[in-house]
Amino acid sequence: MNSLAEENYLKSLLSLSNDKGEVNVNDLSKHLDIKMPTVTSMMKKLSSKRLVYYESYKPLRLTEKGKKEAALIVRKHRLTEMYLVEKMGFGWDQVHEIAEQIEHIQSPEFFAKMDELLGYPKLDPHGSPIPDKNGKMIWKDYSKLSDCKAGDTVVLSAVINTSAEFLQFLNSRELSLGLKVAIKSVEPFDHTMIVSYSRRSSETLSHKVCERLLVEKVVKV
Amino acid sequence: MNSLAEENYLKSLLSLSNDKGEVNVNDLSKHLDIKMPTVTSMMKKLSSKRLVYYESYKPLRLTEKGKKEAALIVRKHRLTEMYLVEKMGFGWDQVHEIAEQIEHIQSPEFFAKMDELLGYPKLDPHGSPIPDKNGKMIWKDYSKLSDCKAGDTVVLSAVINTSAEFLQFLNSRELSLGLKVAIKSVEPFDHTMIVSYSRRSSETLSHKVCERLLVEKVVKV
DNA sequence: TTACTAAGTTAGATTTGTCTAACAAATCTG
DNA sequence: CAGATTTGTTAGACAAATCTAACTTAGTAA
Repeated sequence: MNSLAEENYLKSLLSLSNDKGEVNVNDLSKHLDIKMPTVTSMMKKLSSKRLVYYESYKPLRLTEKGKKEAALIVRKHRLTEMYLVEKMGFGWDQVHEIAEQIEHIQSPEFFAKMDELLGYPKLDPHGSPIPDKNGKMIWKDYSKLSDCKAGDTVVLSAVINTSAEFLQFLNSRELSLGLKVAIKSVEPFDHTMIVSYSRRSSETLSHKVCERLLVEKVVKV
Repeated sequence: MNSLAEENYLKSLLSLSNDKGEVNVNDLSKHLDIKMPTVTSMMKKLSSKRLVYYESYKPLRLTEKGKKEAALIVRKHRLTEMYLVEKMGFGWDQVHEIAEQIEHIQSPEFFAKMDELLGYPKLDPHGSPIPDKNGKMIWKDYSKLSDCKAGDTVVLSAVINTSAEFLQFLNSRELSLGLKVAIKSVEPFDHTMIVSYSRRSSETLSHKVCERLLVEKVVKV
């Protein structure tokens, strides 16, 4: 069994992996707020447990085993978030911190029960896919809102950042998943977007916000 | 904030306290399955945090602060057990291990929500009182079934041991809380009891079992 | 291409919570 | 009450996870 610290490294490695599955020690160090030498020594440990491929001065990569174990922790995290929102009445901006702790609970029965009570959900409250019991996770091919252009109409499908501040900002603008959003214009200078949705005919969203919103483009008929 | 290890010591100290509030290092050591020298050193640490009164070679005692912090962990444990049984459909024999982990979650909102969804319960699924938010816990004055005599009729009100084996034994005999039980006879040699309840007219319960069952005596009218 | 900077590693210290071995105090028992 | 047993403490070691300081390698830029 992996320690709590090991689980956190695995989870960060998974979430920081680029398209090649590579992660830098420095990025991992910053993400976990743990100094680089500590990260290096933990990587040697995880390497000896066959969870990470580690070679001096080369980028880190999770092994298949490492990927699976990391995805199963993410599964517990996202099932918990869904449970907290759907069954306990928490807001989507309140669940991350709690799930961050509950994801480390060792009890297959507990998470199986959540899964069952939720009706085997595929997505968490932030639109992220819940990995299956084998650690398989499939992201739909969403676009970033920031990559869309004026005139596009899109459906808000997932958020990349799950911090309370960001989600509370979305709440304050009545932005929620499933919402149809029309892009009225894009400011060339700073990529700020003017969009309309629901009864709001002209909302301004900064590039930083748009980069964190994943959308599905509405097909023109 | 107290560490996980510290929380476990506090909880054990509370549950092992005798009528004088005293606990032996040896008993604590056995209860936690941690060697005595380790316990001694942790007691010095808890003493410096004003959670325990510690003097060499004297019995241990929780301070008021220690009692309160311990009771608040017990509160989280018992609320969790109640939630698992009432809201998630677990059996009373399945919840101890899970609650043992969830009791360490740091999130007042999470436990407040459980409490609310449960309607502010006073007892857990094993009949033990749930301490209030100030750490106040009141045990009704139950008797041990083993202290009752032939001819008594009692209501099964709480179980002292919450291990899966014991509770599964009770399940196998259809013994559950609230059940009215009549004591037919008590074997003088080993204090084995012959009791009747429900449709079972003659069940034999060992002294060891009877010692772990708390009952309310039915007043004769 | 050399020198600077950023990234990564090594070495060694620290904290927490654990252990064993040896010693000391308290308690039981004949 | 004196020896034996049990209980408790001291001393010192160890593993896990962290840190800082110093060094090395890789990448960048003049």
